[in-house]
Amino acid sequence: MEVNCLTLKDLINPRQSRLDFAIEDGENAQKENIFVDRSRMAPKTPIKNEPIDLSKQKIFTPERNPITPVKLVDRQQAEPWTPTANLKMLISAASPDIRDREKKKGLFRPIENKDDAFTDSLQLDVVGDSAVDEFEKQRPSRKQKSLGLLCQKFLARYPSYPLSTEKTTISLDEVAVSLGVERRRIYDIVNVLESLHLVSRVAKNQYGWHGRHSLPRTLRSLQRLGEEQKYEEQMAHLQQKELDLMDYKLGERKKDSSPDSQDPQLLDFSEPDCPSSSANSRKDKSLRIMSQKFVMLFLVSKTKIVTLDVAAKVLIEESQDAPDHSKFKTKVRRLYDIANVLTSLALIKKVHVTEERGRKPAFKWIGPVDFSSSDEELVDVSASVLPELKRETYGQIQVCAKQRLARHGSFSTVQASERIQRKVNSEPSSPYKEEQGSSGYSLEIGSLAAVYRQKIEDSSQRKAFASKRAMPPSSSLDPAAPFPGLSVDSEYCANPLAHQVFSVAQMDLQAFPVQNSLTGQVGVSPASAASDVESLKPALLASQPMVYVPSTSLFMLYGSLQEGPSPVSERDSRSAEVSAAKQPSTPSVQKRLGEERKPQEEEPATKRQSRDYEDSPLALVMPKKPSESTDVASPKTPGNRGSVPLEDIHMEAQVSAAEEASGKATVNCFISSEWGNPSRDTEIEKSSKENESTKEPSLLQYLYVQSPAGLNGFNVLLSGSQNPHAMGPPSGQLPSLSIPCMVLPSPTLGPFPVLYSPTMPRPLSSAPGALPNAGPVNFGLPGLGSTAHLLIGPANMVNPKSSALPSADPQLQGPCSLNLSPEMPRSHNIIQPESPAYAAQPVSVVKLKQSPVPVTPKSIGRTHRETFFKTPGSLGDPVLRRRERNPTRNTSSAQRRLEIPSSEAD
DNA sequence: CTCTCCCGCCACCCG
DNA sequence: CGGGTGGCGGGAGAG
Repeated sequence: MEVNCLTLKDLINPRQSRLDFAIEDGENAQKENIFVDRSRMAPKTPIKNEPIDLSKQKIFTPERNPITPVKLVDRQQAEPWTPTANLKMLISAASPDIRDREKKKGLFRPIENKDDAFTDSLQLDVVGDSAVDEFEKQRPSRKQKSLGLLCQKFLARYPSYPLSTEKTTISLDEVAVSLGVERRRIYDIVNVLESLHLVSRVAKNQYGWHGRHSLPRTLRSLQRLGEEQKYEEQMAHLQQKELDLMDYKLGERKKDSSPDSQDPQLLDFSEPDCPSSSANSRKDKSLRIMSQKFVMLFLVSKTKIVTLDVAAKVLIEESQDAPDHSKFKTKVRRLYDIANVLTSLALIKKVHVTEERGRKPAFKWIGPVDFSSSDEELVDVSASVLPELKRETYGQIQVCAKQRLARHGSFSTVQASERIQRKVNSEPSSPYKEEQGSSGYSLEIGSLAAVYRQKIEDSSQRKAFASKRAMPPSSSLDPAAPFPGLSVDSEYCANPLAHQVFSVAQMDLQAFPVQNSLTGQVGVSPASAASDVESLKPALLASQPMVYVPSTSLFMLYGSLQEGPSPVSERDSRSAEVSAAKQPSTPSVQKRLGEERKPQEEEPATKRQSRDYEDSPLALVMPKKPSESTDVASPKTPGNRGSVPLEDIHMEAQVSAAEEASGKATVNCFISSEWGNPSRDTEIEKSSKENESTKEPSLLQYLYVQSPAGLNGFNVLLSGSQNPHAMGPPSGQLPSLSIPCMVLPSPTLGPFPVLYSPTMPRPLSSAPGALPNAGPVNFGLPGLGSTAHLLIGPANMVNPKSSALPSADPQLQGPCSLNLSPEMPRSHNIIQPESPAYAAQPVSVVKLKQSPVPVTPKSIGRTHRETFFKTPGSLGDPVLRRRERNPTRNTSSAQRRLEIPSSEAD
């Protein structure tokens, strides 16, 4: 499955494919869809998209059309046939078929075949097999079509933190086509994003992409407004009352501030880049306003959990609409739309609040909570970066936020830190109620952030950050270095990485939420949370009792602390640093390995440069190397890779590395599946680690992968150990390090490791040597049981051929991600029945577990080192290889083409 | 059944 | 007036 998915996506659009992957993963985060999606998503998604596109474009050829689902056909239009188009068409058509077959067969190979078939005989496949079935299958899923998924894809296209100087324009048409959806859908996404100032309208059909730089500011502003409007009170009243749809009595509560109008204003002020935004348009932008209000509700809420009914009521009241059921219903629909987008942004996740009446759908805020504290710097930075921004505004905001915090009695950093530790040490599974949990959760996060922050400050890194940040991240990725510190507040810490690749990674970073999400989940839904937590623990520390792994940083800490014994003795000395480093590392990771160096230490920009691109994808992964981890940064050069395991890992993960594949060190990452089965995971991981680690058990590292926005909280801990055997010469350098990695998978992450950058290939190549170790990475999913391991090896690595062309890379990447995602679906079920959202994130991991991937467990992975990706489904390898082999031939070329057009837009 | 929420009709604007 | 926008709600997939 996975493979197919990858393939398809790849074919379609390298970038997109990448994105899709990530997105898919991310989708998990979203509701139900997420789960479902993954399983199907990978395959379907591509298909869908393409078909859709085709229809729109009309590129479709009659021949293929038959294959494709009806809809597609129907819509097909008349686009001129271009090879690319054809490829897309084929792919889309074929992919489903392939999938179906695979399913039927249950083998991965089918997938491979698919690829091949795809390339060569897509049509044949279609024709041969029950095309009909395939078609039908292909179509499916609404989930695939979900706005959340779509949004993730959309987001994947752009860097979370674009350089200030860069301005990316978004062509709605282009996006719609590339994503294979109707423009109308894009409007929904863009409107919500606009409400948060992630984009602004520039002109007809054109939006400017701002990224998340100003998000903190925007959130602060919204928070302030929400406070002004006393949303909290309103919500409280509503809740108290009963949120009956019909009861809208709130009028009272709503209170004074009713200023709907203001909301729009909010948007305006924050808009840095695009002035036009405010002007936008017409109407009200109701969706925009609703979105802002919705966000305000979260920001104002102490629990950070908002039930849809309450939100709908509040909105209705404000709008002064006559409260009627139909309206309520409509509002709820819109809220879902908004929530999907916000979920994709990893700002919220779905939870269920159990009230007297029963369970209610709700969303929990997993985004940054405490902007005020950390913001100052950020703000400044943003200001510097975005001149347009009005400092005044945020100055006020900050004040407000601070006040607000004070009011709420936010924990002091110390407290927070203490708390966190306590939790860690103590019990993860405290039975939090949703609300409680949530509140606690958020606090934790904040505390963590604070802690990190402090550390950072101590190190003075912060300043560096600030300065850097302040600086336009111009070209250098430098910021990356600083970022680590930022990690705490991660979001803001934008990575200046402008790379598209990064975009994904960045998203992940942003995933900051991931942590939150994790935690949040815990807090939020007991069941889900608990499961999650448990799963996580094992994953993180086999034996260790990790409770909540709120943030990557935490993970890092954890690792250091607990791991200390085993892995770190060496590190210990550094441990101190580690703690500090952790943060950095995490962030850095996010950013990307290379840069990683400690922010403080160095920052040789140079390093970053080369790696950045590549790393970006990797950014997701955070290795916690013992010594190295700390130092990771230092050895930035690719060549040094050895020195920098992290990078390697990243590299591998990225698959991009694949190109470089030459390297071989395979890194085995066990995905602690987390959510799924904790116990197993731990064991497995351990075992795996040991196995692999045998090399160097002492050096346990955790790779922390932040989940992409889409993933939301989904973090995967990969305990990755590098396999000696796998390791190539270069790896040799690193080899010594066995790194147990905790991967916090996020949708995006999934992809990352695998393939990261279609675009980046070269850079990678440059680093190839360094990357070598990047051999295939196995991800063992403990939860899954034996679980197949996912090898995220760079296909490249596996196959020298892979070196293959860039085209191949993209594909590879695609597959990788795909693999993950596909698996997800199944697993998700197991893992988290309750919280869809939550599940979604973790899903990928979970799936892996379950996924009956034939792939052997870790052992296999090693053996195969080749790059398999064996995701649960074990798709990877074959596919990748194929791709590599015939990259050109197949889709790769096509994909690329596609990519260019679509993604390139940037 | 309920929860989600896709889909796309069709009204609003803007140029 | 045509086209970009996007409100809106029917209706269906998923659970």
